[in-house]
Amino acid sequence: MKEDIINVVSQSVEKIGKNLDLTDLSVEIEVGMPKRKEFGDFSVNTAMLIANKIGKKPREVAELIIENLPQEKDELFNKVEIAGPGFINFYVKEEAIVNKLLQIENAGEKFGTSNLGNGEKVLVEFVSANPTGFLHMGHSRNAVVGDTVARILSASGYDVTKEFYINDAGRQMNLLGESVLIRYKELFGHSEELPEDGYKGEYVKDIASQIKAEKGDSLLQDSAEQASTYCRELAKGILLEEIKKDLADINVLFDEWYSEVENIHTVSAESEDTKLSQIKALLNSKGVLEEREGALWFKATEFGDTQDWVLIKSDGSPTYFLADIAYHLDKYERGFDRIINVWGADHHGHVSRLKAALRSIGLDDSRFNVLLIQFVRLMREGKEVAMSKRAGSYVTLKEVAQEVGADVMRFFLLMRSSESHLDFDLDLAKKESSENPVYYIQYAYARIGSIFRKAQEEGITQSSNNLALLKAPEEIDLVKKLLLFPEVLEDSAKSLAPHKVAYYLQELAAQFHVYYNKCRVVDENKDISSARLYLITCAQTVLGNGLKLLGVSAPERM
RNA sequence: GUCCCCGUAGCUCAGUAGGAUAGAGCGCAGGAUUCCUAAUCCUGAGGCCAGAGGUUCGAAUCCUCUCGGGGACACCA
Repeated sequence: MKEDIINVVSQSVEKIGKNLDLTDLSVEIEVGMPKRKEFGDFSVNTAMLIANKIGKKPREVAELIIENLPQEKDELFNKVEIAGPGFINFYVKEEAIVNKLLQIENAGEKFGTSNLGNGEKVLVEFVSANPTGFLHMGHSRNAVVGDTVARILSASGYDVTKEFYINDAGRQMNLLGESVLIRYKELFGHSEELPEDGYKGEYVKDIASQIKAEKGDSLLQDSAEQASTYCRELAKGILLEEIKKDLADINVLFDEWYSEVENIHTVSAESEDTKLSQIKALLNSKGVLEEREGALWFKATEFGDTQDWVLIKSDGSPTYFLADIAYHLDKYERGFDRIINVWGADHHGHVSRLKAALRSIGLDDSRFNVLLIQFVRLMREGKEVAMSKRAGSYVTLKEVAQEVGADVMRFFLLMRSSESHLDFDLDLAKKESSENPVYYIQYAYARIGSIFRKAQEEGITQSSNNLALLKAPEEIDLVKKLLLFPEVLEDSAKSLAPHKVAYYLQELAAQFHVYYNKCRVVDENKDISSARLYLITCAQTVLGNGLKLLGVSAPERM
């Protein structure tokens, strides 16, 4: 629809330019959709933008533009008029709008998709929790947003890979191993205090019990290091499986599980050096390292960051930042055109240092984007659900998913802009009523299914032969809303903002419900009925496509 | 102290590469069903877009400052 407006207006402007002998009249035609019906279906502010160049008042320029519109305007518009300071408002013919339904029907599941990404390879890395415990609510927002961004980019013509970076190296993992070992020893009556920042959750005891069941007391004979390593590796395997399962239960699936230990800290087949020592050498060759106080520093300040950072600690062990640089170099080397990381907002300070590091080794950091996700507060009965990570008592992803279901879980985590804090209202999430926006949308989809079943009983089938009969304001509004979907999807892809799709679906569902209450689809007049069935087929297609993008199911009946 | 996010209706939030009289859901007060699912719809009340300056034809949106809420500023991850 908008393309039609752009098309006729630019033709007009071009003609004016020619007539007045103005060469640089080129201007981007911005098509707006007025909020108020009196201002028509579409409006254009072009006259105000080029008034200066022409040397006339905006309203006079608008007059000129209208005079020079091409002939086809008569087929498209009921009227075109000037308003306000110089807007041109277009009132589109109902028939021209309704005929666009054919595009939706033809495209079907593809309606809304685009080639915005032009096949570019994108890596979306998200969740990337270290496997030392279960995923909690914070992870769940990261998971759902990351997954949905990936779906939206796929639908927009990008070649997307979803990756989970398994943070399985370093101190945290060793602590996990030690914690499990202590619980294991407890089972044999050896009492020992957990370290200060050890893992206190019940699952640590469960894993210890499992080891006892499998290995008996044999670990007690091993050296502390051997035993702890065994515990660590076993716990890692178990927890990773739990993480995968929890994510799969909310429809989050990954293409790659990238282990830090295996890929960054281990010598690979094609090289005799680890990626970790390679990156160190590379940074060194760029002259961006410096030894100070027994540690090795990256001079990030030379690349615009506010401070320098340690890469190798004075005890000789690498920081995770060094591994992170190696990991991100690897992302570039794997040939991704765009690299998107989804991080919790508490990591925002790491963005500038990683970008600095990428620049220091000659990589284009504009291809690297970090999506920062703000925190989730779980609310029950109007109060925040207390979480204490220290005591090991936090609400897990699994608990909430089981309580409210995957559909509600996903939608609630998607319905706010990622950069806003999100209150997750458990009471609302469990309500099976109109208050719950998930059901509101799904109900619209199911209602359409119900109409089809009725139509089948009556022996009426849809047809595009009588679309001109669709002229009630409610149905025109519905069509217009449907036609907006590709634009919403594109906008959402450009801004990496899934909530825009969620909002759109609520508006679309609302428009459908209005229509349903106003216009009877299965009616005596078979011609109208067939046209209306055609319309609601399109509505169901768009609702379905949108829900699929969000990873939410679309039920045939409720 | 430096940096990031936020401040819009009673509540939760959209709207921010500047557009016309600022939106939705919930909550509140009323109303609609002999007919495709009332998990729906309709009507109404409710606003100094935190505040103050600035930029211009035009600002919730851009710039500066102030105030308030959250977060980050490790030889942790």
